[in-house]
This record gives sequence, C-alpha cells and structure tokens, in this order.
Amino acid sequence: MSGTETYDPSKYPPIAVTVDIVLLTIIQDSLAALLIRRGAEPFKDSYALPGGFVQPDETLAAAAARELEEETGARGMHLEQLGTYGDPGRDPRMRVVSVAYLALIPNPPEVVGGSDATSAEWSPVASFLDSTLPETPSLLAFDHSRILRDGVDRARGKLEYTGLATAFCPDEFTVGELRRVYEIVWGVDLDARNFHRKVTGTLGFLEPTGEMTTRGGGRPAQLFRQGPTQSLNPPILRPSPTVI
Amino acid sequence: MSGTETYDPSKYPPIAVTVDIVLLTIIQDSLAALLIRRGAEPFKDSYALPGGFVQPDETLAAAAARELEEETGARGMHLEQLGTYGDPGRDPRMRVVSVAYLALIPNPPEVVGGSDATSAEWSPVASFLDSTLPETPSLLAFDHSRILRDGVDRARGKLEYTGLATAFCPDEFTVGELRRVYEIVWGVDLDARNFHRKVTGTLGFLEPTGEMTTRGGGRPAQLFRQGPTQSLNPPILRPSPTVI
DNA sequence: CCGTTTATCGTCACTTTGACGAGTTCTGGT
DNA sequence: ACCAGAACTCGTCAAAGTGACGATAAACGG
Repeated sequence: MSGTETYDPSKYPPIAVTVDIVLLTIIQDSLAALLIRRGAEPFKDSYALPGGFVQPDETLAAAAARELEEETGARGMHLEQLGTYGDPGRDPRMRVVSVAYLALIPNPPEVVGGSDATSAEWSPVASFLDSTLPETPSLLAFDHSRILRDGVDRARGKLEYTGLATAFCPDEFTVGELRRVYEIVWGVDLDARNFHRKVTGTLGFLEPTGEMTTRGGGRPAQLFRQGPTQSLNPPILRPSPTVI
Repeated sequence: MSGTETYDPSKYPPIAVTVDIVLLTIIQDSLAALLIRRGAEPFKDSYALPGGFVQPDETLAAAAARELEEETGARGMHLEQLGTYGDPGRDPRMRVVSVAYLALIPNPPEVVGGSDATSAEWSPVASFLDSTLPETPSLLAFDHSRILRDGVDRARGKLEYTGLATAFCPDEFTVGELRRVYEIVWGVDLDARNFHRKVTGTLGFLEPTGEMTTRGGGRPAQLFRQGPTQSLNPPILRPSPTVI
C-alpha cells in the first residue's frame, strides 16, 4: 500500500478470503485430484475443489493445511502456494478472493470418507483437462477448472527441475517407482535405463537406504530415500508429446 | 469452498485485500526496484512497495496495473502474479491479504514524480537482499523485504528458461544488450560468444529486424525483436556464483 | 526349467556446452 | 592518418550430457 492512503475498510464492500486446494495423487496409474460434490447452490451437485474460509488467526498456508486435514485426515504432505484467483463475479454471491494451494500425497491415499454431508472423491484429472474427453462432468464449479489446470501444469513443470516427484512416493521407493510417477504425470514413456542413469547419477538427489525390495515383481530393486539435492541441474527434459 | 458451508461474511472480522508490486528495471548497470517512502504510520518514513486496495469491480491484475500506472505512468509492461502474503499481523492495523505482482520495464524508466505527498524512487535491490551490505534502510515496511526478495528470485529464475529478459529491453535490441540484462540480473559474467550462439541458435527466440545499430560503441550489431518462442529448451544455465 | 518382468550396467553416435582464438568494424584520442 | 580499445560475430575443440538400444541379472509363476 502506498503511504498516504488511510485505512477504512468499511468504505469497501467486504471481500471474502478463502483457500482452495488442488490435492493430487496417483491412483491406478492415473493422476487424480480430490474433488468435492457441492451440496448447495450455486453449482449445486457440481464438483469443486476442497477449500474454505481463512480464519482470523491463521496463516494462509495453515488454512490450507487445516482444510486438507478436515477433508482427508492427511497431514505433512507437500503444500505450496499456487496462485490467487479473485476475478469479480467468479462467485455469484459476493467478491471472493481465493488463494489456491497445490498439495501432493503418495500413492495409497486415505479413503476419503464423506464425514459431513458433502462427499469427496478422487477423479482422474484427464477428464477435466482434455476437452476432447466427454466423460464425467467436464466442468468444475466456479473457476476451479482453471485452478485445477494451473495446479497440474505446475506439478508437471516442477518435475523437470526439482525432486517434486518424490512427493508422490512413499518415504522409501525404487527408481522404477519414481520413473512411473514421471510417466504418469507427464503422460509419456521414459526409457528406464536412461532415467536410471540420470537420477542415480545426479549427486545427492537420491540416497540409497541399503535395502532392496521385490515389490512389483521382477528383479529386486534398491530402495532410495529423497536426498538433499532438491534441484535437478540440468533438468530432466520432458519429451514433447509425440507428434504424428 | 466446500459445499455445505454457508456464506456469512459478517461472522468474520473483515479482511482487506491489496495488491503490492515489485517493479524492477535496470538502471546504471544495476537491478533496481521502485520503492515508496511511506508518509504515515505504521512504518512512517520507511520504504515500501507500491500498491493499494483492490477496487470492487476490478480483477487483481487490473488493480496491479492501475496502481502501477498511478505510481509511474507506465503501461503495458510485463506483469505477472508473484504470490500472496497474508500472515496475521503482517500489518499491525488489521488483517491484510496482499497479492503481490511482479512487473518489469525496460531501461530508461519514466522519472517518477512524487505527484502526491509520497515520493517514489528507484533503489538498487542489492542493498535490500545482501544482508551484508549495511547501506540505506536495509529493511522495508511490513513483509515487503520478503516480497521483494521473492520477486527478484522469480525474475532470476525465469531468465533461465523463458524470454523474460526481453522485458528489460526496448522493442528492438542487440544480443549484447540482452546479454547485459542476464549479467546484471544474475550478477555474473557470461561469455559473449557462447551467449550469442545460444540465443541466435534457438529457433524462433529472436527475430532479426534487418537493421543494425552502433549504439554502445564497437562494431555495429544486428537489431532483434522478441520472437514467438518464449520458452528456452534447453535453458540457459546460470553459472553458480563463483565459489572461492 | 522356461518365459516374463523388472533392474541395472554398458556402448555408441550425436548434441550441447564451456573455453578460447581470431577477424571485423565501429569510436575516440593523438 | 594511425592506433588502441571496445564490441560483434564466426570458428574450433574437448568434455559432458542425451537418446537409442544391446545385454545381463534376479526375481516370479507356471
């Protein structure tokens, strides 16, 4: 704010501040988002992102973490601010400015009980992103389609140059499991051998636990933990979607 | 928002929504930000980022553009959302959620007249980022030091893989001028020959205008315009700050 | 025992990078 | 007029990284 303006909020119509959360995980080899079916107008019976009002004494991130826990019981997952959406008219009732957060959790997520009247469920994001797929309600309430798309774009982009993919993996994971995260989120096939060379060759990116696992069939694989290096330089290049 | 909650904003203490702007440019071979000297409490006489309240019928981006024009007269520059800052207590008067924007303008910026009581001026960002430099007021009002740092970080990062650097250049520019943007923003020296090869070799990144210029001394250089390719793949790698 | 699956190691050609040499064309000083 | 300096642009070369793919290893289920 510049210095001379005085504060008189009553001069302005009130603005509500909410958080909305794009919570992504991987279910059955698909990237999926948690969606809530709305029980009230507007957009009754449509799907929407989970979220809620920011309470007077909590930070924005705390509000997002709280809503997430209320909705899913999950805690401590990766959570980052995505962007803020505040167009007038995005909510027909009043001016609402919504701070969107992106959250990622590993594979087998809690069964999301519809503890209250609203029901939450995981939906593959593809149906909301590909306008060519006429499945399910292809539109979300409010501007949540846009927010969901921005969240997926952010996640896809950050896989290239950060260790974000490990947020989709359990604490200990194999190179193959990590590669499958990339393949599912990007929707491409990666060469297992080159991927292995890249991630094991980047110093500090993966820490071997010394253990092996045979889960997943095939030859047992080393288990790794996330290492201290959280930036990938040079990045893992995402192959451009095969143009035919 | 999840579906069952009802809207009753009067239940909550009001939250003010503002925009703050990190406006960067290059002055005298330094990266500089526009700062306002505050004329009122709190933080009277401190420096702060320009900004102001979001009006009822404008988008967040429009509010940022309006404030920017009121403050500098500048229009049409690069403007992107940076992040939202809403910790309780960041403003001692009331709960304020501020959506920060990052704006970049080319070299010779308008003289910023202190048209109203507040005075605006360009300050090199180094003094606010390097805590080791005890020049000028090394702290900004509110959490604006943090916002400024985030803005500079964002600009630095995006130079690597986007054509953002051209936002610091006039419409037509030489490869040398573009390189100097990188050198100043990153605070490193780049090899002129390798840089030239990289940016002219990336198809669609620069469009030759066919003209030459001799401004800047030395052999005349080709003038380029920004090309259609706005993503640099592979990116221009930022040399790590020379470790001694 | 044998095919299948997955992990991991290697090889090879190609591209990109970083370091640097060298020629070109302007300006400003003497 | 000449020269030093600055800046642009083209080249060369070794090192590193990448993509494509062959080959072996170690588990599994029949």
